[in-house]
Amino acid sequence: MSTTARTPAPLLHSIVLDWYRENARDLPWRGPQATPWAVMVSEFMLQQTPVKRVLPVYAAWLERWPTPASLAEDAPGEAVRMWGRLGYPRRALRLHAAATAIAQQHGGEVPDDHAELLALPGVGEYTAAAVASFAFRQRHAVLDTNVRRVFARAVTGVEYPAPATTAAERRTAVELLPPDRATAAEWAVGVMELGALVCTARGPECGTCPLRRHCAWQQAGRPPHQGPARRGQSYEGTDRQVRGKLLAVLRESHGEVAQYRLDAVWPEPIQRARALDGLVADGLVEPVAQGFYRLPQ
DNA sequence: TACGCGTGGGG
DNA sequence: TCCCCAAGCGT
Repeated sequence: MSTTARTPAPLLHSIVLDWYRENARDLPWRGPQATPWAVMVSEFMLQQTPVKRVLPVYAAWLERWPTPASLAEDAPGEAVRMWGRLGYPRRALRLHAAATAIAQQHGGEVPDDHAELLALPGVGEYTAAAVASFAFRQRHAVLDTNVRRVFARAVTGVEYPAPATTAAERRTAVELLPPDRATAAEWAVGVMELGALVCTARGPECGTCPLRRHCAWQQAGRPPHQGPARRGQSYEGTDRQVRGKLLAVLRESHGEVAQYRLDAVWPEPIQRARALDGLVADGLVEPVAQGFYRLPQ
């Protein structure tokens, strides 16, 4: 797609790898002490939640459940409770379900096979590639929002990538993958880190970017995003907000919770009932007898 | 494919 | 203040 002369891939690799070795954050899910399970836990928590908020929950989670089997033995509701305020609590349920599948079908070991990872609950295209790459040092195109933004700018010359991952992006990611496994794995985390620290969505620090002399967006004069504004996430007054308030009450109460305590979180009864029904349908809440509810056991 | 799904921080 | 967005997934 790009028509400008591209920097040779090996040069890009050495630039990003050199930059990463100097600038990588010391995060607990990186490095040799992190087990594949620890990497998987971090990836679930980091889906749409910033690193800073993940750190304390990640530490407490692995302290309590150092293996998939240990989590699988506990109730899913305990996972939801431990998840705390990370948001999108269905991820906690899916992580518990993934741990159960690992315990029952993979001998308690996180699988190193990409297809087997992808088959686990809550593991999609990104997470499967991330775990295979970060935990097992395999060669995969790891396309998260950071990498997609770096490629959009440096390769395609636009400020932001499309809302959803495209075939063209996958092609670019595969073409730029270093040939050997170890280098590919470090490239993947390096490009991600560059997107997280320098090539950010707001206020990119192009002046200090190691790719500034190779970046198509920079060379084009950093043109602003074209086309329709990207749709924001509405929240105020949505079912999502009501679900959050309901679940917060359940999380903070041990045992069963009476209906009236849930009723107190939202004045509008139709929406409140719909939100509660949704939580039950998702398996995040269990109805008990006569108007009592609890986290799933 | 577009949408629903939480929560909080930084510009 | 308000708005944008933060290592996505499942339907």
